[in-house]
Amino acid sequence: MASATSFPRQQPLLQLLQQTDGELSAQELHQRLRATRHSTGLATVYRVLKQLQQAGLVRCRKLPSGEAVYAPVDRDEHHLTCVQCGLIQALPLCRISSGSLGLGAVLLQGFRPLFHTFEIHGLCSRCQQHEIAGNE
Amino acid sequence: MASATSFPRQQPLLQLLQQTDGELSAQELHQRLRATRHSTGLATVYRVLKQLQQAGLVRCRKLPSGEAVYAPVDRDEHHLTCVQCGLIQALPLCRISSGSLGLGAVLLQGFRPLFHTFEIHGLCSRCQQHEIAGNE
DNA sequence: CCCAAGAGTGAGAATGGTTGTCGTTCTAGC
DNA sequence: GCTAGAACGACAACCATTCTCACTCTTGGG
Repeated sequence: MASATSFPRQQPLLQLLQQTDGELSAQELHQRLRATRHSTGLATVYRVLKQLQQAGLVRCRKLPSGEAVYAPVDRDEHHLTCVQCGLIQALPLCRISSGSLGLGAVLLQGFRPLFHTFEIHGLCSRCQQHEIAGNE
Repeated sequence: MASATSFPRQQPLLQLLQQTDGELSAQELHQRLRATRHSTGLATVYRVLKQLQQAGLVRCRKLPSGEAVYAPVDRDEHHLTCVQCGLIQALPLCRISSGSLGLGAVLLQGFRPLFHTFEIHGLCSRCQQHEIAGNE
């Protein structure tokens, strides 16, 4: 029978994420695994990412472009995203814990949190300047 | 020349969002506008949504399914999302202000925030039960 | 050792939200 | 009315993701 250890693709993929600075999309993971001896089909990359996410090992967020990027859960990094040009800046110093938000068991109602995403959307300084220039 | 008021589609779309409880996807907005006298092409719905977002009037977030949903910026609602079944519960009581997170001008570095998204991903109570049942 | 059953996998097709294209319509200024 | 430029709509194109299905690999029993 298939036990919890019968997913031989999980380990290499997780390691790759841990070794990489920043977030990787499924497509990028697929490309990079290809270059190693752990080459994996794209469908399986998506399958394994879902498993890892449900296991609470990997976090995921959607870029405005529509693609999803993944990182280990313990990396608690958030971002500024420009709604005009799509520029993304990291907010490395910002840490939120579910506890600090006053989210007690009452509010969560049986929901077991695995990870959170926090993103600020706005205009980067460059786009603000263009905006001013455009209006004059 | 085109002034700021030369976007006659903005007003009906914004009103529709304000009148609606919850978030609407671009496709839903397109459908609903169709039923009114403000029928609008799908491409224009997307164009106007981008304008409203850049103007700081509308917020946007991506569902795990990949579709984007929109709401007025002043509606500061956040969500619990189940990574297994996709169930979404609102967290109506949770309010975050950029100020309360200690995000001063230093961290923002010229970035002008328009809105933020905060989502908690995890397992809903039903999927937790299924998980336990499945492992035995 | 061989066989059968079930899970895992990969290649490619299918899906579907979003964006791009391009000809048409509308508006403002003359 | 006429023209230029912006806005618009229908439809095609795009692309990340999911689905399908045949194949392989592992495991356990005979």
